[in-house]
Amino acid sequence: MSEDTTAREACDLGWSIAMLGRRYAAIVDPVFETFPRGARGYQLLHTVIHKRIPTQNALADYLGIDRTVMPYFVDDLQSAGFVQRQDDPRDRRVRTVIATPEGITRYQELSQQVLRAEQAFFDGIGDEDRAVFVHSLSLLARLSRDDTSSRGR
Amino acid sequence: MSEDTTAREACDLGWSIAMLGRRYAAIVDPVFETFPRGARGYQLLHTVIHKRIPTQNALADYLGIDRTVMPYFVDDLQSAGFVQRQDDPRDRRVRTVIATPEGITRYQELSQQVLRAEQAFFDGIGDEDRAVFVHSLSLLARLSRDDTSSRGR
DNA sequence: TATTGTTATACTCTATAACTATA
DNA sequence: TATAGTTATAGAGTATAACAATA
Repeated sequence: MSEDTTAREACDLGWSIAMLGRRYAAIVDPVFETFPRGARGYQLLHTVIHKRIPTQNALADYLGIDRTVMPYFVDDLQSAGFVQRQDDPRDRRVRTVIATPEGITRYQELSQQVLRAEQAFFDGIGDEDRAVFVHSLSLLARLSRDDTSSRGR
Repeated sequence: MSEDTTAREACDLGWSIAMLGRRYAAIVDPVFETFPRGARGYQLLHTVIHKRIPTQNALADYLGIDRTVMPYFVDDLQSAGFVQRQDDPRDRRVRTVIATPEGITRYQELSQQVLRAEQAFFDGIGDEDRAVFVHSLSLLARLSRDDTSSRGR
């Protein structure tokens, strides 16, 4: 086996990952055109609906955005009527972000459009390859939580 | 986990892709700490070594960076002695970016470190799943070219 | 007129520092 | 002292507009 081939694959992986993200955004982002904070705002709404993450800091960590920009996201989604802050009686510093019924309805509409857009995104590879890809992708993405904390250097 | 997953998977895919990119950057980017323009600069060097892309505009398009920032990339890599601009006698507007011997040497050093870092990135999934994943990833990433530009290859 | 390369400018997104109120 | 939330500011990265040289 030649070293040249392996070395070539090294950077193509970085390029492929960057391209994948750009292509996904190019196809799916139009769905979020009228939604506050675009794709990130939608992901925030998705998260507060499906996961139970009590604090805004933990939410920011999960979504990979800085703690200091989280208030702006919550403000915008709250102004639009999709989420609201809920005081935690057990810890009065905490304001848990929860979705409003309006937010849930809007989310359900958007998620349908996202699904359609994602079918276009996967147009070009077979259903079986797609399933295997999504499985490995999900696995590799979820590793990051364990990685960033323990496997630093 | 198998019932109501259609709507849920919709956003998790976007989250997973974003997370994948962040995790890859977190693990691999330290390699490029001392390299001009970091990972993007390395990808530029990789591209001019392995592909023959004549114009800086086409290079910018391939790397997914704006054409107006390309001169800064080339300037920095040229100052470091890794690339140089080569006049094209057939079209005197064009200055093709080519790697210097110094640049090729530096690239070979870096690509070895990238390979090691990428092994850590894939630590957690099997070799077979990795191969399938990289294949589909590469395929999906390359689709974008056919999408944005009308000509197929 | 269109394109290549380039520069200057403006804009967006993100990170840094500091403050408050709670624990 | 440490943490949750917030705000203001500075920085990095990106896009917009315009230019000279060439096709």
